[in-house]
Amino acid sequence: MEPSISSDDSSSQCNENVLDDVYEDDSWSSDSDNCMNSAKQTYLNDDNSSLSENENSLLFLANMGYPAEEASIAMERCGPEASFSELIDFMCAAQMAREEDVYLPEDEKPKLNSGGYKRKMYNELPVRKKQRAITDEEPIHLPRPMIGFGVPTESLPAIVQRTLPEQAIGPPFFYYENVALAPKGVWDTMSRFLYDVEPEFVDSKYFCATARKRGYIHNLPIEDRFPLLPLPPRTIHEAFPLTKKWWPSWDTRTKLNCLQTSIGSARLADRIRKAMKAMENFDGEPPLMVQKYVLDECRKWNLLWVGRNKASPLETDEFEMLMGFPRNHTRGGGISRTDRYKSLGNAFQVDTVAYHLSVLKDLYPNGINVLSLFSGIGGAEVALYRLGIPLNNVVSVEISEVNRNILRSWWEQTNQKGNLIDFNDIQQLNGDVLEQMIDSFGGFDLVIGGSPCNNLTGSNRVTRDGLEGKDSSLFYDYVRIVDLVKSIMSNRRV
DNA sequence: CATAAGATGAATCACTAA
DNA sequence: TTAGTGATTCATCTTATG
Repeated sequence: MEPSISSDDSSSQCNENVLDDVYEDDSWSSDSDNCMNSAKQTYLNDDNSSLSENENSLLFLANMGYPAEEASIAMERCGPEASFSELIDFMCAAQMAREEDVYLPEDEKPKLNSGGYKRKMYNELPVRKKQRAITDEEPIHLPRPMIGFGVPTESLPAIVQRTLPEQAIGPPFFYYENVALAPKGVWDTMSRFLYDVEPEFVDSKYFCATARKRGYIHNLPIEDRFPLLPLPPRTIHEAFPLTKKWWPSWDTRTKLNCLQTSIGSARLADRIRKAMKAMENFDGEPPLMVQKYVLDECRKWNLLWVGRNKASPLETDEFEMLMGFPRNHTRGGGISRTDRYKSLGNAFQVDTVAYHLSVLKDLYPNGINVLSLFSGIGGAEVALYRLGIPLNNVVSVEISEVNRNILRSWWEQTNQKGNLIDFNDIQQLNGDVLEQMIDSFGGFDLVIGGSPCNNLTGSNRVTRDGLEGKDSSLFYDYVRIVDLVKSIMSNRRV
């Protein structure tokens, strides 16, 4: 069935040609680089000439759903040199002031009789801390080893205590997650918007057999954490014992790299098999050049040795296992195989998150109410459930229908006694809706979620636009909602 | 139309030698 | 202090296939 016409396969009998195939990519790279650069240059020039900075900012704010009038005021107040995050800062503060005003007792409200009121309110806004006044604060750096405030498998915790900024202290508890290796300044901005809490950077390789470098901003206690049991396999060989038989001695990997949203191609696996087979003629190990090529590809695509000379990408159920989800968690409900990889690649590593959330168990013996934003396939819910923390009310926001179905299905499978309410659009969660839900079951104990990383992660070649990117800017909705829940609950608590 | 496969680099950091 | 090397990375788009 395999056609022998294909130019890159036809001559693989001889060793030199195998290597030619293997390295054929290199000869093109400089050419395509030039194309990319000139194209990008043209695009940028066009962009700058057609739209002014102000118009760009206005467009951006409008796309985020802010009224044009408020955006104009923000730009006027922040000045023409204001960055996006400064503008957003201002808009958030304006919204906070508005919401707090709404929840003031009627007799304490200022009169809304004149147009002057609104302007005055903006002038009195407490603008959140300025966008770094050039090197006044050192930028956030990633810890090495990346164990955050401690992991169960390392003997000594990095930090045993911390003091949270006053503004950050709950209720509610909040827990925010995103990729650790974001563009410069992104974590500084996110930390600033989340009450200046220092992010906790953790690599999930200390919890399971695959790396996953993530940052978490949360106001949870960090004393007396405990891991989920049983501890998951923490090396490739423990997780995949059958691969040991085929594992080359020169493949020194003990951990897999980060699971992403797609897997290696079958053709790549076949190229590796042919290269390996051709090398069998040599005594002992293949040449170093071949070893390096094969090992580089294995690392890049997270391949396992599943047979003689046979390297293969991970299966969907292996994704589930490594990420800490129950077997077949994403199976059924009409989801395609491609989408299972995508959903799993975007999920929490359950053991890691559960370790952080474990401190809630003693605090809420009667269960908790959770506001779960960007829920995906329900990593937070699974973590809390496996910790044995009853889920009384879970309000989940998830845009993908198949993901909502997966969470709903898990909810039914596990015979949950509580209520699961789901939304598909985070914009639906406004002050009124949140107020109504908080009144109905007495507030949220935990607001948890990881906003879209696709504009932040290095694996995005096309739209790595940073925190202001089309999807990753939904971070500001996470902030908006935590702010809202905080202010509503503090007013209810009086 | 839905699904799957294949092709598509750069940003960032740690590290090292000059 | 600086320039170079090596390693890693919750993706997007087009095309083929049925």
